[in-house]
Amino acid sequence: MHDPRYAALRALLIAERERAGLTQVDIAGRMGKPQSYVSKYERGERRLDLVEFLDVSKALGADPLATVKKLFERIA
Amino acid sequence: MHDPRYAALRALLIAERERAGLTQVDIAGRMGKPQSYVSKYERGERRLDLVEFLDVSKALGADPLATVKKLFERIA
DNA sequence: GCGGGATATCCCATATCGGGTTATTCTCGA
DNA sequence: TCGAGAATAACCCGATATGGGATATCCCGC
Repeated sequence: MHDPRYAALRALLIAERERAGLTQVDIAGRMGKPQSYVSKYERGERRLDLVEFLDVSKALGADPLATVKKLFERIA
Repeated sequence: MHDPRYAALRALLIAERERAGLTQVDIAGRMGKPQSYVSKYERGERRLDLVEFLDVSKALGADPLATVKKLFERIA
């Protein structure tokens, strides 16, 4: 988890949320999760598996595949 | 974890490995992990986050993005 | 400063992980 | 059909991570 690639992933998720003009509470609400859930994965206190990542991307209003592509281009 | 999408993910990873003609021991070796690691994620006893998925895809000799695309087409 | 909204922290019972070891199951040649 | 190996599953169990409600902080505009 101290693998620098996780930092890139978090940065991307945070950037996507801000670009969408949404708060952690907004995203949490859309996913039926507490705000601490969003806070945690954005700060790397918790990981997201592939399925969760898909759900988060959707909640962010982003294109999941395009988001993954962006990430892989940065860390692959 | 009883979300059916996880089953689709596992099926895909197993199919990719078999298509590549590799064993769990082969993949585990390439990743510097024990065979039980591969056995676990293939049976859903353990989840893979995005970074781990990337590493697994590479070990499988598959194109990570293409693999994600295939998965999202099936479960998104 | 003050009121709120936004985000970070806490707590802690429960669930998951790591990985070496062992048990099962599968494959196939003789 | 039998047995040797290969391949995969299951086990153990201490170490870590997770869930989420509650609370504390931080950050602004006014």
